[in-house]
Amino acid sequence: MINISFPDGAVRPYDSGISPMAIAKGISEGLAKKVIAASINGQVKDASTPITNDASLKLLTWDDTDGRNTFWHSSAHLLAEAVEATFPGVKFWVGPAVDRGFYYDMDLGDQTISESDLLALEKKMDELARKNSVFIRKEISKSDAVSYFFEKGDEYKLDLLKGLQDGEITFYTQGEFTDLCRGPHIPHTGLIKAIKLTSVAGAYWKGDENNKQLTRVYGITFPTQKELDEHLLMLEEAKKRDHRKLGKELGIFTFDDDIGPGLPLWMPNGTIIIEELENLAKQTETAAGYKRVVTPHIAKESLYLTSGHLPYYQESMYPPMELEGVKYYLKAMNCPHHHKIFSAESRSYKDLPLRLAEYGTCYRYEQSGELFGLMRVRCLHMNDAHIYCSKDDFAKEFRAVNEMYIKYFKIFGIEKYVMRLSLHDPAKLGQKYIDEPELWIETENMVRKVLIESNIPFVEVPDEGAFYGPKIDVQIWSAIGREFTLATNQVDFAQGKRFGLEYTNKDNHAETPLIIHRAPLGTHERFIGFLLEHYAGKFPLWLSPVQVKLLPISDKFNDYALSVNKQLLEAGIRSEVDDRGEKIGKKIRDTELMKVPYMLIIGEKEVTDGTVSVRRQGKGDAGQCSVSEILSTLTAEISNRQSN
RNA sequence: GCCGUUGUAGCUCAGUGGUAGAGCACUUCCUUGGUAAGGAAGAGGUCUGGGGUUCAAUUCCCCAUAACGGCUCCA
Repeated sequence: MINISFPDGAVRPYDSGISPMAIAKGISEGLAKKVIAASINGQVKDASTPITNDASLKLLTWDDTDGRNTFWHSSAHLLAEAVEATFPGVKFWVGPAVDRGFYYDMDLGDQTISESDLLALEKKMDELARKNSVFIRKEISKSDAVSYFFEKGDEYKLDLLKGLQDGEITFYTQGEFTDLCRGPHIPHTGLIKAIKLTSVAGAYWKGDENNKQLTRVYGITFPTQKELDEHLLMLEEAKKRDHRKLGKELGIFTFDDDIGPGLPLWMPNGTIIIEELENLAKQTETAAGYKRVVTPHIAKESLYLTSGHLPYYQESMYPPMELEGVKYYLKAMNCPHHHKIFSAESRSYKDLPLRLAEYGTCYRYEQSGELFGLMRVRCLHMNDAHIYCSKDDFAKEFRAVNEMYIKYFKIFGIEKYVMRLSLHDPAKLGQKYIDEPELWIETENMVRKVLIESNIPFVEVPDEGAFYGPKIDVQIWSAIGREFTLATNQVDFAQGKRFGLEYTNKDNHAETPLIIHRAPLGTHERFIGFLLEHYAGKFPLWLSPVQVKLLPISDKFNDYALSVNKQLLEAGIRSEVDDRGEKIGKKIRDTELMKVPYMLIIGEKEVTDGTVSVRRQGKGDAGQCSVSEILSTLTAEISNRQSN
């Protein structure tokens, strides 16, 4: 007999060799039907695994992340089975579960799968699933495994086998399909009730762009059709929030073939948002002791040789223009320009920390395939600043910057983000990273300490640092689930030296300052793209391009509406009159769709009483009030930068 | 940059080997209407660009370009 302990703390005796599935059946048939896999002593295993020692057991169902991942991984095998039946001779690489679903990478030789084939594959998968094929696990010797795939002519699996030891190799077979796989898998294919193949794409073998490109088919599956329908509905909803769609509908930005890819045109409504964000930044930075500067969009090659950017990042810069034998580059970053402002005057420790801020315009030649709405562009406006400080001041300055981040995130109600401490990889010193091993360790420790002391949750990732130092990136997700760095806060112990930046310390010696690069609001492009999705286009009043729309019931009341409008405009409120010859229902509908926060309706009653009728976007009629009342409501809400 | 898909009116999209259509938006007129779409008329397109096949190409083929879905990249 062995003792099995359950998540609720219960411990029960069972015969040695019993499987989690058998245990589930002992509890209830209903549970057994739902069991996908089992976590035995914290390890995810097949539900059929015999347990021979005392163990802790958690039966995994669709409701567990590990359960879902197993379900999707098995679905990838089912996809492979369907593909093999449809495209003979196909060779498979790997087919893991991902955040939402799964994929399988394959080499189809001369054949291609197009999106129109996906429906047929779905049908085939469905047909195979309904056979309730059991996933059979088999331990196999390395030599047998090699000869199996050698005969099949599958060099990809042979490559996988190279990295595996005898004794740890297992095959899984369901129906006609056998795969090299460590598992675990769901009990049988019949659990997969709803299947959707979402897309087909190219993917480099082993993620290396020098390797052959394989075909990747993405899909998602569910235990019930209802859940698939809900998932598809959710995707539809996400699409409505997509900043590319909203940006067009709300007149925020546009792209034009004659301007160029990745070069957004900011329309009047978008420009208002830009200006409001800049006002916020200026106000916040001035209060925090920053000084504003302005620098040109281009600079000579020599500047980027000094900074060290050119050898590292030339490919990401627009090619130079040559004038009188001198090469000029469009700036891809503002830091070298700011360093030159630092060095333009002699500096004393009394001048530090010196904080230079600029909403700098940068141009980056991003790869064409990477451009993505406003989130990844080639012309960007960075909420940039560089803080030059002594080592002693570093922690205080770095903490103040982090506090500014948090303050901003509170204003915008940003809750879903991850702070990522990006470190260097010692193996890449001198290539990807400045070759200063001790300084790396020292500054990384300084940053980590600040984060811990400020109680900011963060994750550490190796090999993500800037070439001049470690950084903190704030990661966010777009409506369609793509991850982006929204903002960044970087330490730089290299450029000060490269630019020969110096200040005179108390002992009358020259010292090189540490530099903090920071951009809490990221770039206008990415930040506004993010805000569009974050607010689903319903900006808070202070950011709304149009804050108030006056809606006269008929043109008889246009004059009164215009006079109210004048008062609002004079109070600095962005207000417009809808004087079209439309009915009030139509005017309200159009204004609602444009997501204008306040509608003021004006008819006979209002003109007589000298009032307006207030309607808040999405909330309906809020009753009558006087013009002075609504004025003070609006101005208060705007100046507080109140969120909705 | 690579693989795949797509490109028709300002927007969303039908459609066809014989030079094009809907809804919304726009203009004008009628309607003067009280909290999410009143009615009528009109204007608007080198069917992304360039080549090819064909008596004839928006439609079929090739190239370019842009967007989209991924991969790779991301100071």
